Amino acid sequence: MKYPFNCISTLFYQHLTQNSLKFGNFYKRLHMVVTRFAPSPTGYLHIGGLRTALFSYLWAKKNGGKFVLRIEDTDKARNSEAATEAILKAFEWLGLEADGEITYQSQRDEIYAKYITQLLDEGKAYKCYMSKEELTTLRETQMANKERTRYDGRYRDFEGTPPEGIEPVIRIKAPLSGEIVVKDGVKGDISFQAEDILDDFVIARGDGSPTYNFVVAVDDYLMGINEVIRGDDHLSNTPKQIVVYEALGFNIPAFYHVPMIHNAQGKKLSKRDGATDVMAYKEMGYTPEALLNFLVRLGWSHGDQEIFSMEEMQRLFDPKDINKSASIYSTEKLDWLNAHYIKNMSNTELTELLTSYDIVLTSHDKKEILLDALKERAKTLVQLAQLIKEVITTPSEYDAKAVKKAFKGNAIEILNAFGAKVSAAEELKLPHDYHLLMEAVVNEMEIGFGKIGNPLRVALLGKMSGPGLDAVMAIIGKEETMLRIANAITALQ
RNA sequence: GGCCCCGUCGUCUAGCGGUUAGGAUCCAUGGUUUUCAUCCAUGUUACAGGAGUUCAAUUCUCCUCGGGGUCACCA
Repeated sequence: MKYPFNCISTLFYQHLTQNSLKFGNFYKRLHMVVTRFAPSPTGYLHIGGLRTALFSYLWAKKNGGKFVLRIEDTDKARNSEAATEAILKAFEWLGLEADGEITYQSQRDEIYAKYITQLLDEGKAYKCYMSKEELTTLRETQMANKERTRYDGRYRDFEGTPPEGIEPVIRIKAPLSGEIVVKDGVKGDISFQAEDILDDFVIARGDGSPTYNFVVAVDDYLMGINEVIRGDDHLSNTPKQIVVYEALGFNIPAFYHVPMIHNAQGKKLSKRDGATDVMAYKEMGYTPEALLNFLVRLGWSHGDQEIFSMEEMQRLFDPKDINKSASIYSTEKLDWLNAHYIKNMSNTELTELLTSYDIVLTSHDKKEILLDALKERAKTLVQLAQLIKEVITTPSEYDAKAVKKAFKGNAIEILNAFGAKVSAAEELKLPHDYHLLMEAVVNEMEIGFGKIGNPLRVALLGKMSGPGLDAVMAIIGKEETMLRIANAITALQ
């Protein structure tokens, strides 16, 4: 036997679908997609949470709907305001903006109380006076008998005098048999047998505070959320929530349970795995574009496409294309993506971003040449900042291996010749100007480019690798170029 | 253990009965470059296993194996 509410909601949905041709606008308004992200503020924003948030955000945007944020702060002992702020800050960094006011569950006690009273009045929930000790005993007995641990319903139809000194919990009357089908947009229809998984679970604790599976259902309904995208660790909670929806006569939303992200050991990604704090990626020099692009491709795909702008994500994302299997968290591709975005970013934007990494180029007259020369060489903004420092700082030491390789034969003589040309030149601005000087030396001394390039590189940068020398010299200017050449000749002669 | 989900290159994935099983990343090699990086080219590597269904299975069904999730007065 199918659980009746599913049938009703399905029929209702079909009815709407059929009439949508005639009443397009009416239908559209009724079906405005509302998604949500509902973290509990127990720590920073997690990479896995961010991905489901991103999916929810994209799906809402694609449909011209709303993406709302709800803070699930009902566990007073574990929550902190700092955590809420950290989550909000991460969203801000990434440019993911929630629609409307943020809902805090801690401020909604009277709403939950109202619905709990309603269920009590309707006989759909009841007070249970079982003590914690009794519960433990019951579980131990069940385990000893190799039975499933479950509440035995002893207060379900209780009418006598309740025991003294017990603050009762409120339990909901869950169906004891039958089938509950979760219609999941990612995994398909999943059916559970009530006797396998259900018992009269607690919806309000002894102190009157409501529990998770109850408030989730109440809030999702009250907030108008009709498309729930969340981690598939919630899949087994869903039947319980359906019980609440049905007891309250609420519409059941569409569910999309997204597979977990696993660590290298194949386990659910947790805070112990390191680098799961979204803001740590900012510290490490990743751009929001790269992180978001990386995450959207973890468990979701659109053909062979790898690069997605925010606009493309919003246009192309569809939860039906979410993968069914878990993916392992490996950041190899993130580096590539980040390099790609840095390479293709405007110098203005880079200048702005670099201020977070102690590089202020705003008034640097050669910042265009500098960034053009360096931005295709960095995987992260931290690296880019480091590369910039290496170019604009006069080298204080010379790499021994590089010296050995570069300063052979008449290297000093060549450097001297080049230094003289720089000194004598009047107009030196562009890389090309310096390039002509190098060319002149090469031609006059009848040597290969490497003969001048290697020692000059060591003189200018202190090592064998780096950007084009003509660009380096244009960036640091004539005086600094001559200084570095003279320094090297003195030190290495 | 019960229940539920999942199983294509190392990793992210395409595939939706007939493909030399594709792309990306990583790695390797070559080219370009005064060097390194970028860029370009080439290459190595995958359908967990076994039965069925079918003219034909990576694709459908079942079983086995493997992995994961979840079983609270936590969310």
